[in-house]
Amino acid sequence: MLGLSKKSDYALLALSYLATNGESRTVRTKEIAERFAIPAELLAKVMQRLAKMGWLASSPGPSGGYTLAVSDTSITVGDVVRAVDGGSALTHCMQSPEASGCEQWANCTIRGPLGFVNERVQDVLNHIPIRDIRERATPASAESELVKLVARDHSAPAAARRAGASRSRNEGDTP
Amino acid sequence: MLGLSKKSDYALLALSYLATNGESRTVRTKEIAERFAIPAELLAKVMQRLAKMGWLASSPGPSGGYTLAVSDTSITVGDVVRAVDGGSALTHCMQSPEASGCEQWANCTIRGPLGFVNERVQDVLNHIPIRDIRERATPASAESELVKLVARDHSAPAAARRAGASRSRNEGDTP
DNA sequence: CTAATGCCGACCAACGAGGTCGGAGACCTG
DNA sequence: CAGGTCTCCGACCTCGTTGGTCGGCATTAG
Repeated sequence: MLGLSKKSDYALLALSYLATNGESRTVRTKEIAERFAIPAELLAKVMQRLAKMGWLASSPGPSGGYTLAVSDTSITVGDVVRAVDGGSALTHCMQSPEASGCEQWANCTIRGPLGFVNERVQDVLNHIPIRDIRERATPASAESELVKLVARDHSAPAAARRAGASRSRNEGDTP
Repeated sequence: MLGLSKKSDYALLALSYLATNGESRTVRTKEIAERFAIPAELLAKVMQRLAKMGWLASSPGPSGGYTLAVSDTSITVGDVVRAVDGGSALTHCMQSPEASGCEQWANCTIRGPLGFVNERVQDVLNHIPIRDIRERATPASAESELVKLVARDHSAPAAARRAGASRSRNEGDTP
């Protein structure tokens, strides 16, 4: 349902927490887990993967824990989702075209276009570093600007026509 | 895993097919199913939902089928995903904050920022009408412009620093 | 009337997500 | 120096959602 998993959620949480509190101090998984009231074991697993990616430095034993090993500007939301969730493509075809044995490859007329949509989403995710996550920025001005841009780029009249499209956020979809 | 479901996939397929081939002709579900080699029953279910949304006009009986009831510019990818998949929020908190009983509401420091990321993705999806899906447009110019915009809006140096972020599309993620 | 189509609900199977368990190494304490 | 404890680490398991299927009913063209 086009939502990022809890693992990615936790990863972003932990990363932002480390970026804020763990500048040079080692932070235990338990600390983060208790701070956000999330299952420690699951978060531990997420931390392991983040460490394996080289983004976290781990030190075992008491007074051990994790430290942010890289700059908070060098990892993006897209990177995290891709690492923790294992791929972040919209469709299955786009991750491994031949591996998944997509029969419709020849028939699929929207493969290219949907891939285009995919790239859009990926780009958005790939250009939001975790620093922005912790900085809690929600500038309305930038948002409206992006809307304009996205609408304009290759289908200005179409998007302009519908105008009030985003209103259908939460209608009647939970039976 | 931040991927749209097959149902959404099929919905987009059918919609684009109807927009192209079914201008005023009624198209049977079977025809689309065979065309794209997808399970007819599942697609039928999807079609029903699309019809119930008022986007498709259905006519029963022999020589019956579906017709696109609205302009191909008045429905966006976001609309379809939301209708077929049932909600398209990135996190569970964002769909029904109090319903899902999110304990971390007070603790969650990234709720706002992640919501911001969520809105970004939603905006992208909400401003790509199905017409663009069928037109298979992949203008590189527009893309680069969007990248600039997304990067610039509130964290120019951060995004500028990493620059080559999108290279990590398909690395080593399928063990 | 018959056949073909959409319509609707219930049902089942499988994959993946979410969560849990026991181990191995490292630090601290006595 | 030795034991205990705390940490990371990897494998394991359960459960829910998703994808997919089946049957029966209403409707309409031929």
